[in-house]
Amino acid sequence: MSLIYNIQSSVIKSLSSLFGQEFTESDFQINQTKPEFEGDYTVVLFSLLKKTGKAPQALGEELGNYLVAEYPGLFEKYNIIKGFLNLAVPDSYWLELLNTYYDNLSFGRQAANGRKVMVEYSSPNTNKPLHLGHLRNNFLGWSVAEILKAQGFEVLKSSIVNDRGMHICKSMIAWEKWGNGETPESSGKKGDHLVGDFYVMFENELRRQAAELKVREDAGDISHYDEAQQHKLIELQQHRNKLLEDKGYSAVAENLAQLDAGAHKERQELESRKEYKIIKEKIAKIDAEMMETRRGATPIMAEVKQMLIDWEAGKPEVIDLWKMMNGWVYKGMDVTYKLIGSDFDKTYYESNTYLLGKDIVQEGLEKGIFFRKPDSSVWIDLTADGLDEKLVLRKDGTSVYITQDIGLARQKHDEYNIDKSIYVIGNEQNYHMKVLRLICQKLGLSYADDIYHLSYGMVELPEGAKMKSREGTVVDADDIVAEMEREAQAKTEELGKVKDFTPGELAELYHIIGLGALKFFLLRVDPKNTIEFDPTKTIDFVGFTAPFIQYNYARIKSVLRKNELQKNIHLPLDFLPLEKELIASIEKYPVIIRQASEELNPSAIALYIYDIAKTFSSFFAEHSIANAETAEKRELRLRISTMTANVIKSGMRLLGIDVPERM
RNA sequence: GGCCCGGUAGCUCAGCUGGAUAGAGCAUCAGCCUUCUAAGCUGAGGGUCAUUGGUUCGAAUCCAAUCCGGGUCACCA
Repeated sequence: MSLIYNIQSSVIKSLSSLFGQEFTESDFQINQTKPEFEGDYTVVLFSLLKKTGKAPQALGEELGNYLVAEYPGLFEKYNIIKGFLNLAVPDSYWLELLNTYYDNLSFGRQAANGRKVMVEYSSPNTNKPLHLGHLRNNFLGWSVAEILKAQGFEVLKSSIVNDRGMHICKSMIAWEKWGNGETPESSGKKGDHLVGDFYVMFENELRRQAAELKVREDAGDISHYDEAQQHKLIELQQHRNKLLEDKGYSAVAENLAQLDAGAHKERQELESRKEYKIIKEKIAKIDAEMMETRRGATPIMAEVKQMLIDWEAGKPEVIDLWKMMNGWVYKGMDVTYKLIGSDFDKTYYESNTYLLGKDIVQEGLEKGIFFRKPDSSVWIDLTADGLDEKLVLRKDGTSVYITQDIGLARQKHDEYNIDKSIYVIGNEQNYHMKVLRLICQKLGLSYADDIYHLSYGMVELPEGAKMKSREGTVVDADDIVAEMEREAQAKTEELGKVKDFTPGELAELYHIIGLGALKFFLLRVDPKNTIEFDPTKTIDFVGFTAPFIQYNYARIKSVLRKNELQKNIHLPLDFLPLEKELIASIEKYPVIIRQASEELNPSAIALYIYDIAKTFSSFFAEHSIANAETAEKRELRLRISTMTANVIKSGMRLLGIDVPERM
């Protein structure tokens, strides 16, 4: 059991016997003692004053004396400063820990707890290659799965491949029109990139056609729209006109129009007026909606819709094309997955699951949880829960996204009897996942409460710009990994420490360092927060980074290669501050794993491992290991170093990051 | 507009189940390689923890309001 839990339970027992009442861990707080005070852990006494009826000093004395007397293995001495009881753990405790675990590579990992978890992550679309945002998802999902394994869970990694729908049909149409039979082989392009290129081509043509419709529309020709589209456009236009007439807007707009081109300052001042800004945003939204309507009315979109119908009907040439292009994508993505170290125990394909859930909707209808509207579409009313009405079945009886999600949730449960189902999905789908869970709960599905959305923030370009595949503003996954490897190479060559490596060893090293830096960059941040990535700046290799940690690992290994451990030496019973700090930090590793698994938060591991590496780095600079004052000190430091290296390696593995023996 | 998330050093982030003088990295400045790997170490400067009010012995942390930024409220996925 970890030290902090030992301390907690001994304090609870001591308080109970001293004061004859029940105490729990929520009655008081135990912190790490601040470095400026003597001691290792601190009991905060304030919260206990009322219950014990004591003054801080008296309570501290009484508790401190009792703890030292009753638990001499845990507490050596104590001091009280204001309301804080600082407890010092004897060096013998740290020494025993070190001797027990220093060479144990599974230190921190828990035995199997018999519970099963599924972690769904990655879940790519098959119309484009992976980008930096997908990498965050992949690294997160993989790491969370490993952390849960370390905490004793049985974990299944799964992925749902979105292999059918509008998006892939767009690439297919573009390939038919402009592909000239191009294949990955003939073009020398990776399959996923090739298909992605056609997706962009489609998007360009779609945009061109939509713009053309707008030109006609402006000229008064709206014959290309059906009745519903015409109606919608007219409505939007009226709304737009109304906004333009708003005083707050029109006044500013007029002033702006009168300004010279050079009047930047005045322009800025006017544009920053609140009422103007708000209306401008609203207009932009309406413009976007109008353009979306036009896009839906283009001839090329009609082709996509027809292809989707043909696909569902199983039209052979469409199915063949679909299979061929998806095949290219899978092959390309497998290369990327291998490159970044993602793997899955179970892969679901949307083409197999998109019909799931309809039967559940039927059951829900019978139970009165869903209701049918006059047009025969099926809905659920979630307004009582602060949400909206949500469609679950279209009027033609076909399912929507959430329908198959309900079905897949059940399939996962039925197939694997999992205790918890974690979905690693971006925070843009918070609402959707909330609805999914709520619907399952309302349906009374036994596993509804086990659905957990691990929501993570977007990776954004500077100034909040979004990465959008169809606009080509993405940072490609393969590209960024290659660039990181190049950076690692440049830095390694500059330092010239591994000149004896073979080309193969060098390539491996560059991969370990480059990919490690990238993974750490994305995992060190709390999952729920947005990450800003500036493509014009390279990701750091110094400071709070994977290479820094890897470097310290390599330094330890270098020392250990030159200095053998001596098993029989009796270790000295006194530590220098940095020695003690290192052991005390290492001791917390199991607690950190537990915390990370409870929070599903790899950044807790990243922060912790960095902290260990940093402490080691100071220790390494301050004290010589090989030339320690005595043979006993040397052995002590070798064991501390060994254990540090093991924890670094183990912790980095939980993040999916390798550590090199030399760099 | 409703709901959700965020606002901490010039920048990127920790700290948030309330506790001692708010921490790292980058950047800036000053030192440190004849000894185990300097991708390093030591030190310095840098903060109205968005604002205001409240709860408390004690608030970056909890509550309320406000301001700013983002997400979402699709018969897309």
